[in-house]
Amino acid sequence: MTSVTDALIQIKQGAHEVLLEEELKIKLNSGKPLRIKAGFDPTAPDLHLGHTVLINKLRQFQMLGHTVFFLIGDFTGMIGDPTGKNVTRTPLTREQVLENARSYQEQIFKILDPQATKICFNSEWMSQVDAAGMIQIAAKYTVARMLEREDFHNRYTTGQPIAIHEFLYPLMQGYDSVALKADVELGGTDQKFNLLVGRELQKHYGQSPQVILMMPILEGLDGVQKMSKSLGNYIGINDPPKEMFGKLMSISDSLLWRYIDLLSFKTPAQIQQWKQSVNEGANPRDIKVAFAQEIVARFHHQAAAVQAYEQFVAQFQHKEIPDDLPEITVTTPDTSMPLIILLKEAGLTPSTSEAGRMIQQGGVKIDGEKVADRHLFIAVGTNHVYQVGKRKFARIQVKAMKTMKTMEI
RNA sequence: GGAGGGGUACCCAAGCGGUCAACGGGGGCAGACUGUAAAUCUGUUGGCAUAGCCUUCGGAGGUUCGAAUCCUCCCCCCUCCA
Repeated sequence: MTSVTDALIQIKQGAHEVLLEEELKIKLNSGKPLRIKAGFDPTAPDLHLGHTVLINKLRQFQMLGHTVFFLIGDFTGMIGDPTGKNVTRTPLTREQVLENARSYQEQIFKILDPQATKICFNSEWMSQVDAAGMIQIAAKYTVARMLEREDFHNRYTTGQPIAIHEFLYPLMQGYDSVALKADVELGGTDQKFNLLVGRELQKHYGQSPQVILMMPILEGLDGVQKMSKSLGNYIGINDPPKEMFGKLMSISDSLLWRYIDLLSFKTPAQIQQWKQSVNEGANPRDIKVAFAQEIVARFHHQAAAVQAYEQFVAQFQHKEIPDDLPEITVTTPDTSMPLIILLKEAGLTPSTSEAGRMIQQGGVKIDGEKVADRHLFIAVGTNHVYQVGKRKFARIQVKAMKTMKTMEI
C-alpha cells in the first residue's frame, strides 16, 4: 500500500497545477477510492500523444487504487468547447455515440485498466434537465465571472462574437461533476476555467468540491500549436510504427525535450542523464531514436520499434527505396499518359497542378532519377517506382484501358 | 428599432472598373545544406489530359465590351444609441 505522501508525490509528478493540494491530501487520507473524472469529446476519437499525457495520469490514479470516470460529452458536444467557432453542432445519433465509445475503449485500454474504468455519457443526466432546470443552473453563475474565462475575455475585448449558448458549456461541464460526485477532475491547463466552475457548482449542490489537476498541453509537431487532429500536427496512437517513428524523428530538438518530459516513462534521473550527455556533445538525434523507440514499443511492440528504426535508417540515411511501397495500377485509353495525370491518379499528388509544380521543383523521381520534364509521358506496359518529395513512394504500373473501340475489334 | 463600420485565398491583409488567379506577410509544400533537427538560401502555394481553358473575392441579381472593384436586394459580424 502506497503511503499518502508517496501517492501525492506521484500524482504531482508532471502535473502543471493541483488545486487545492490540501484538499487532495484530505481526500487521499480518507482511504476511500476516489472518483476521478476526465471528460472527452464525443466525436470520432483518434487519440494522439497529446491525449495520452492526461490518460497516463489517469492510469496512475488507477494504480493507486482509484476509479476513473471516463466521461464522453455527448450532450455538451452539441455546443463544443467554446473557441469562437460560433456554431451549434447537430447532436450525434445514439449509434454514432456508441460507435465512438467503442472506438475510445479500444484505444484507451491500451493504457487504462478496464476494471477500474467507468465509461459514462453526460446525456444520461443532461437530457433530464429541462429549460427550468437549465435556468436554475445558469442562475448560479454570473456574466462577469464568465468573462473571466480567457477565451471569452479575449473575444469580448477584441469585439469578436460570443454566442449565449457558449456560456452554457462550462456550466454543463461543471454540472457533470455534480452528477458524478467527482473527487478529482483532470484536464489540460486550458481547462482551468471549466474545471473551476465544477467546484463552484458542487458547492452549490452541497458537495465537497472536486480537486482539479491540470496537465500541460502537448504541442504538436509544429512545436507551436497544441497537438490536434484538425491541425494535422499530431502523432496518433494508432499510427503505424513506421509513421509514428518518422514523425517523432522529425521534431525539433527543443520540442524533443518537451516530448520526453511529458511522454517518456523513463525516470527523472534517466532523463536528466540524457540532457547531460547532449550538453557534453552527444548528438540529440541519438536520444531522439531511443525515445522514438520507447513510444513505438509502447503502442505496438518492441520488434516493431526496432524494425521502424531499421527502415528509417535505410530510407533516410542510406536513401534507399523502401521495400513496403504500395503497388498501384493506373490505366489510360492511349498508348501513354502524362506523368502529371499518373501522379494524381496514383494519389501521390492531390492534383495535376500540384504534380506539375512538384516536377518543376525537382521533387519527383522515377526509379531514383529526378524528372526534369513537366510534360513527360509514361508508356503503357511500364512499371516503375515513383517518388514525390521525401516520403511519398509507389510502384506504379501503367495499363491500357479497355475501350469500346477495342472491344468491337 | 436607429446610426455607423466591416465580410477578399489556410490565416492576417492590400486592391476599389480592364495590365487580378488577385501585392505583401505568416503558415504549408518542394529543392539545396543537414541529424527527416535548428538556422539560412531558392522556388512554389485554385483546378484542368495544362504554351490554352475553366471556376474564385459573404449570397443572388443587375449595369458594362469588361466587375473583387459600380447599382439593387438578401445574409452574417462589430461598435454606439434605444
